[in-house]
Amino acid sequence: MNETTSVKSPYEVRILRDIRRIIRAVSIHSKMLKSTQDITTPQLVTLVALCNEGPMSLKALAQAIDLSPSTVVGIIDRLEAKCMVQRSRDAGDRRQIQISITAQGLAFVEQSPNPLQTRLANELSKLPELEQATIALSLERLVQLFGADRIDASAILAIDAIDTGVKDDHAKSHTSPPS
Amino acid sequence: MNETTSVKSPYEVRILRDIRRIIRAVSIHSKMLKSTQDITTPQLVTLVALCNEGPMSLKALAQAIDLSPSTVVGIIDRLEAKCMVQRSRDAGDRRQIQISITAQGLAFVEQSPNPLQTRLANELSKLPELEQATIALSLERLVQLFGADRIDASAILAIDAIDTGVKDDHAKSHTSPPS
DNA sequence: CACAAATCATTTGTACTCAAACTAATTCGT
DNA sequence: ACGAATTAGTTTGAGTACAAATGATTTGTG
Repeated sequence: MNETTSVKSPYEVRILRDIRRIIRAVSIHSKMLKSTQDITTPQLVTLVALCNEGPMSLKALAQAIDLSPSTVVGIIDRLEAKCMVQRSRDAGDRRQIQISITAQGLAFVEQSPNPLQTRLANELSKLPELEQATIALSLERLVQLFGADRIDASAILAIDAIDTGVKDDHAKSHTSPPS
Repeated sequence: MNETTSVKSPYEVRILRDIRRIIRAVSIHSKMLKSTQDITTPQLVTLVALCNEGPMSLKALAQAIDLSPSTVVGIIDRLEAKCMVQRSRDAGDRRQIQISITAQGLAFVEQSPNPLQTRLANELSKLPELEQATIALSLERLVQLFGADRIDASAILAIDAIDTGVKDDHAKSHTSPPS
């Protein structure tokens, strides 16, 4: 219709608009997931993290999936109501809650194709490898720009430990060092 | 299940994680903005759109800022409470309401440095022009990839719109604790 | 040992986001 | 002209997200 989007805009305007669109698309994905499988993206991300990393405390889980603890409480509440995860107090330190995936949750993750990731991987695989890398690097550059002044180094390092895909379990344990 | 994630090509995992991080960074920015200027990013985006495009209907506004109408209602409610925008019924078609920015809102936008955009623009300008373009194109490619899903989503949702609709009348107040 | 400080999970409060249901006003069909 | 589809805005309900305050529990210090 009009050329609002085709006008040469400053890059920052385009980028901000794109980010809003991506956020919206992810949200729509989440809704789709919910309507087809009765689960949302953050919930599935949480399940997958528990499946890959094993039981852990809420704080560790929050760091693993890069959300704040108060957000994760609600996600765990809903997953627990669906009998996909389980809370249990740590015997040693009774402040901590160990969150573990149930057999039911495990079965769900293993048989579920994780549509978002599958679809994204599918679409991505059609692009040249170089372009895939370019997209990833661009996003990471953007994260850098956004987070330059506020996200502290420890958070970034914690994320990076997960990032490498290497399961650095010993390094990850810096979240609850045995003093 | 131990090394399932470490073997896989990590691009889609990296990208999904980056998107979550960007969402979080934007959210953190929004919180910063709120604490320093008592306004949030979506509210500011709305004000800027009204400032640039002039008064318009809610639906047009929702399309302009790429959000759903029901989301925009709440944003306008809060901006109106702050006397930054104004609702007025269209004389010709009384279904529509014209949303216009007030003098107060205009003053706010003009004197406000818009930290998010300024900062992003500032950081972006330090990068080579080519890299700026690369980032914008990468995001737009990603929007495209997600957009392919959106078609699927709407189809599925259209079918599902018949709704299994179990509308359990949960407590109206979300603040009801299970004691 | 007792009291303070730190830590962990949760609750509270606000805001954002969407779909679906609802209300009001317009337009179209017969 | 009167009711049916359509359109615009709002409301409702569920989920996500965060900071700040709160409640338990552990640890550190005198």
